[in-house]
Amino acid sequence: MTRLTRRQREIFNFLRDNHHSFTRPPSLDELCRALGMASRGSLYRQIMALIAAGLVEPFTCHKHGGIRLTGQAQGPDAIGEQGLPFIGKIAAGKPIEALENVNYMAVPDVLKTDKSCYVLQVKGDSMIEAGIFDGDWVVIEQRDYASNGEIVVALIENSEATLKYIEQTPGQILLLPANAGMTALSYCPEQVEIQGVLVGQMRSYRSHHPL
Amino acid sequence: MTRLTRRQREIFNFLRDNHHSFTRPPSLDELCRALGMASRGSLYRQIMALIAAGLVEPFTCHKHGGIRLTGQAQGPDAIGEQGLPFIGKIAAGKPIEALENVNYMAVPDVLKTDKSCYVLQVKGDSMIEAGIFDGDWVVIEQRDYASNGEIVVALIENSEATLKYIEQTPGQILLLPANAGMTALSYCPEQVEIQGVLVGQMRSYRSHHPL
DNA sequence: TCCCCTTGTTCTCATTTTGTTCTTATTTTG
DNA sequence: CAAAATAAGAACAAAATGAGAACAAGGGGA
Repeated sequence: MTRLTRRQREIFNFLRDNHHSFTRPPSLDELCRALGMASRGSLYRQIMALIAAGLVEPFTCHKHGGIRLTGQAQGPDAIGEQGLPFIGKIAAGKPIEALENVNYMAVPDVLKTDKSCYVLQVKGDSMIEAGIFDGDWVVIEQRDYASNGEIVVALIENSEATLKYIEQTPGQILLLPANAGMTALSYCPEQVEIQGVLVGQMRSYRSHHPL
Repeated sequence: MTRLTRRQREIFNFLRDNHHSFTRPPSLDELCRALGMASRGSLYRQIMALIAAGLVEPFTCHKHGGIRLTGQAQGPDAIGEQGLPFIGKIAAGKPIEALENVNYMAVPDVLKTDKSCYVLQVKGDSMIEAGIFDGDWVVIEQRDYASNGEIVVALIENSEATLKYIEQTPGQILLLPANAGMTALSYCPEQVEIQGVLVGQMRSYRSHHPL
């Protein structure tokens, strides 16, 4: 593979950085305009050089193909994020039930933060009045502190985990369920370890009505 | 499978982003108007290409056909975007408030189906007892029928859209809110058009400031 | 029943777009 | 200065596209 000329590198960089802003795949005319060139034929020759270098897919369909980067050329931007790790299930009164194989869920950006997040599945109805139902998934930001009123994953006495509203006063931590049938629990700070804070919640209605 | 032509991709994207705003599966004539085309025959040829590519379901019954996307159509394919289109907001009593720029949200597989899906944001509290709050996002499978007990996006009198439980009996359709302060509404089948069925729901707890 | 309208379907024809090639002039580079 | 790189622009063929006519099947209404 012959070495790229300066202009070829320049055009390739432009392609790599801007290919998403064109009506996919861009045509030669379109790129000419974007690059400020007036001649389609000239651009064509440059593109052919990139094809020879293996950076751009050849025009397969002969006509109206458009310009596509080759797999080897795509930057890290093309590699989709793999999502958040789905860790296990959380049920009030038990330790978090970890999965043997962690797998990853795609999660919309609005449901997570820029901090470290993970996903748990909720077991039980202790937060039902907060709109968090049995079987829902929750996105948790990993953190060891919380503000009053936030919903937290708390580890009690190093043994049981739970998802509850938190209210902290000096010397006392209240963990409040959102379920009229359940009672709040009071602990001293040493008994409770905050493991994370709720930042997102998801529910599937699919299983209710299989095809 | 041959590669899509530029215009074919353009038309497909239009379909993918706007299928929610048509009465049922749109007919060729309807799409022509929406796309600014004058010839049904020309559009037909393009759609056939999309069918050949597996992106659109073939016209099944010769009549009453209409254009539907296949499940594969929203795969990471879509050539570029991944995730589901975020279409707009739905508030009981109003038409769906469409966004000018459709954008895409990564959505976990469990919250969607292999059919054509899209995302709406809920405005209002009519489904609050079903755990769907103001500001939540819902994943909707595009479909023009539903089973009793499902939560549907229904278009009433061709003007207002709403998200409600549905109960269908011969000659009557009930749309039930999940809010003790609201009353169920009864319609004849001709007044109600089902546009989709709820398959997933999402909520963000991040401090309520948009981007 | 008949009539009219809509729907998908098929074809033809003219126009536009796109890749492709070549010649020529200009700029860059060693 | 000479060679290479680059750009402009003309010209061309094939592909893509759109318009429009025409047709058959079905639905709905009078």
